[in-house]
This record gives sequence, C-alpha cells and structure tokens, in this order.
Amino acid sequence: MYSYEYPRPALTVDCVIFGLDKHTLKILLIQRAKEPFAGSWAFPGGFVDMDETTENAAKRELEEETGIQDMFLEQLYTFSKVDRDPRGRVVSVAYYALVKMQDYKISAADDAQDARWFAVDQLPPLAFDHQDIFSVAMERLRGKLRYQPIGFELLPEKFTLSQIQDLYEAVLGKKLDKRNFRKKILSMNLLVDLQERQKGVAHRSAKLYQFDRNNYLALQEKGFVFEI
Amino acid sequence: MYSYEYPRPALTVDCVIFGLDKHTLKILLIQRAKEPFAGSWAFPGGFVDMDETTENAAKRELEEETGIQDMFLEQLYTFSKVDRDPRGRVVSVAYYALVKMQDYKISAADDAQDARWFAVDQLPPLAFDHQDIFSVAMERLRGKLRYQPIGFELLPEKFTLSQIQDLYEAVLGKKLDKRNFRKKILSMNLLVDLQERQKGVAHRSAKLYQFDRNNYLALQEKGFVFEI
DNA sequence: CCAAAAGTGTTCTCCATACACCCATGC
DNA sequence: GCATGGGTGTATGGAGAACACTTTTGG
Repeated sequence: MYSYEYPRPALTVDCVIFGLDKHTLKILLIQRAKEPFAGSWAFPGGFVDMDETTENAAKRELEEETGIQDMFLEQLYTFSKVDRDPRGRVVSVAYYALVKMQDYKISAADDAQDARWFAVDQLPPLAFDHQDIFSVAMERLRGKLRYQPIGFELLPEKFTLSQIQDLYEAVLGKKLDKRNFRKKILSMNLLVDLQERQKGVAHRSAKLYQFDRNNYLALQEKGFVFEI
Repeated sequence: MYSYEYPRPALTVDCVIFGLDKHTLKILLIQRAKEPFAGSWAFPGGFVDMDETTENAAKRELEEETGIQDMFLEQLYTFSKVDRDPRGRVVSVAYYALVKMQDYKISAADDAQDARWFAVDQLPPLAFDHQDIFSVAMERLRGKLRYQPIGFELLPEKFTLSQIQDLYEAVLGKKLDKRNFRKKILSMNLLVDLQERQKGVAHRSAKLYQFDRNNYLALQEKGFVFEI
C-alpha cells in the first residue's frame, strides 16, 4: 500500500522554555535572522537527526541555546498543519521545559542570534504557528501545575513559601489565600524545613524550604496524589 | 545550520481504538500479514501523506479500517525511538479514538487483514513498540475519564446509569458505590432523562439517559469542571 | 518608628463516603 | 415465585474557604 520511499515531511522540534522572574512567568524566544519571518521571534528548535529521538533533539537544542542541562522537559504536542512552514512540509514535535532562571543567567544564546525572555502576557508576534504552540504550552502548564509538583522546577533549590505561592498565582492567574495555601502545602509533607532564613531583605526574613523529591516518590507509591 | 535536504525520518500515525463491550474495555487490533512482525497484532496506522495533517491521516486510517466517521479522536503522543521499526527510521504520532461499538459492527476490516477486538487485559503480543503506545493510551484514558466527560463517547446515544457506572468501573479498574455514583452524576445536570426505558431485559427495566453536550458546553463557559 | 513582608487559628459549609433494603419485570 | 438488576436516603467526618491581626527585620 505505502512504500518507505514516499516523500516525507521534514521533522523538527520546538521548545517552549518557561522561567520565573520574581512574580512574572516568562518564556525564552529567539529572534530570527533569516527569512521566512526574519526579525520575528520564535521558539528555539531545529531538525531531528536520523540517530536521535525527538526528546534528545529537544535536549540538544536547549543546551545549544541556553547551556542548561538536566532541566524538566516534557513532550507537548505535535503540530502538523500542512502550511505551517512556508518553505515546505514540516511537522514539528513541540516540547516544553521548566528552568530555574536564577541559576543560569541566559542573557543571549551561544550563536549570533538574539535571545530574550518575555513575560507571557507581553509576547511579541511569533513566527510560524508558534502562537498556537504557546497556547497549548500555557494550557498544559496550568493544568499540570495543579496536580503534579512541577512548580518547584521553576524555583531555586531553596525557596520560601511566598515564592511558591507567587509562582502559583503567576501561572494560574489568580490570587490565593495565604493561610490556606500554606496549610495545604505544608500538610503534604513534601517540603523540608531547612532551618535557614532568607538574607538581605528589608523586612522579616522568611524560612527556606526545599522540595523533598524522595518523599514525593515514596508517597506516590502509596497512592498519594499531589493537588493544589 | 541545517538544510531542508537532510535525511528525514519517515512519519506515520498509529491509532488506539477503544470500545466498550458490555463490561469490558477493548481495543481494535490488526494482524500483520507481512514482515516485520508478521502474524503479530498491531494498531491500525500508516504513513502521513504530504498534503494532510497527522490528525487527518489518523482519521483516514480509522475510516479505512473500521468505516467509522466522526468518532472522538485525540492526539496521544509521538514515539520516536530510533530502532522502533526494524526497517528504518520511523517516527509515529499516536492517536486514540473512542467508538460506540454497538453502533458499528466492525467484524473485520475492509482489506484482507484480520481485525479483532481484544479485552485490554488480555492482549496478544504486540508488534513494534505498540505495547508502549498502549500503556500511554490506557494511562491517558484513565486520567481523562475522571475530569472530562469523554466516557459517553464509548456508550450508545441512549444509555442507563448502570452502563455509565460499568464503564467507569471497567476503565478505572475498581468498584464504585452505586448510590454515590448516581447522586454525583445526576447532580451535574449533564444527563437528560429521556422518559424511556430499556427493553428486552429479564428484570426491572432501567431509565434511559442521554448526554447533554450543549449544557456541558454552557456550564463549562461558567467555569464548571467535570469530575468523577 | 515606619515600611514591608512573614507568620499564624478558628469557624462554617459542603461534599465524599459508608452503608442495606425494597421494587419492578420477565420467565 | 424467584432471579435479576433497578432504584433510593441518611448520618458522619474531613477538607476547602473565608477571614485579620501580630511579629520581625532593615533602613
């Protein structure tokens, strides 16, 4: 019926990289130097090699663009509109990544292109169908954050309760009650009290916590389901 | 950096088709006639044409195999292990479909191959990485069923409360309390009481209901979230 | 001493859960 | 009349939501 020699779409990956800048959720974009969409901003991405999985391709692109290794990375969706790239048929597997912005000062990418962080509610016009990709990514992040402890991937190793709450408020787009939020998150036994405090703040300093990944895995085995 | 003329992986779609047979969740498999994996069972699928989206390719394959149109169809995940197909590099975008088995008596496919429904807990060995695809599909179905009203896609238009409950029990793999289940599902106002009853059963006949899609969409607008 | 954020308890409402018996129908 | 599944109500406990003031610290 079909032959392995039929014309094939080109296969690429695109990466939506989320970072948290104080109270603002941001994504990393790259300004395109060439046509099509020269001057427009786009997600970092590139072609999938014959000897790598799409996930490896995404990791490779991420490292090339940001130098970051070992970040949270998850497949998002595969975009295949026939005319999504004016140069020809290109199917793209999109991934999204969560990075700890503080740890890595990604000012510009390794290559000549301009790379910048943009607040998710102040994006420039995006190239290709990247606006669609962004919408799907935002929706996924919002959904996942509620029932999986992935928010910690956006925070520094040591963080305060207010930082987590700010994160949740930034992503979910609504205010949460401080007392109820703390009660809930502490009752899950997923945070280790580091017996340390913030430094260099002009007010009462907050206690620092760390996410207890091991206990999360152990609890998960017993049927525990994270939810906020 | 990259050229559009680089070698490209082949691109296929595979479809996990779920159906409900009384109390049993089943999937449709096709027996392979040729090598590799001749005689093994596999999900229906095929190559993506240059002028169709992956979703259209999946729909086309589904129609070719089952004759069904307009079923629930959703992208599942893209599988890209380098050696997943012994014939060469093939990346596959998997979809899953929910069909009303009663409506369509899919005994065998249009073409010569053997197509059969298998209970999900009694599957034969599967070709390629289709066991992985199946695992992801089951997990997705279980997850989605709880917070989106997609179960109705597996039931006839008119169904009884026991039928929905059986469906949930089959997919989630556990018994549910009859009174609590009914209370919950009726309280959502998503079921229209058709003022009709089952026929041809050797016991008290049950009331028939229909899913109220319009009201679901209206409620969703107002922030209602389905959950069982 | 002032500004700024940290930290903390109680009440109420509502929803999930547990649980057992009678009813209608066809054979 | 009996076997089979249909259909129904209540009591309890626990979790989510609402809500405001005191504490600490640096400047």
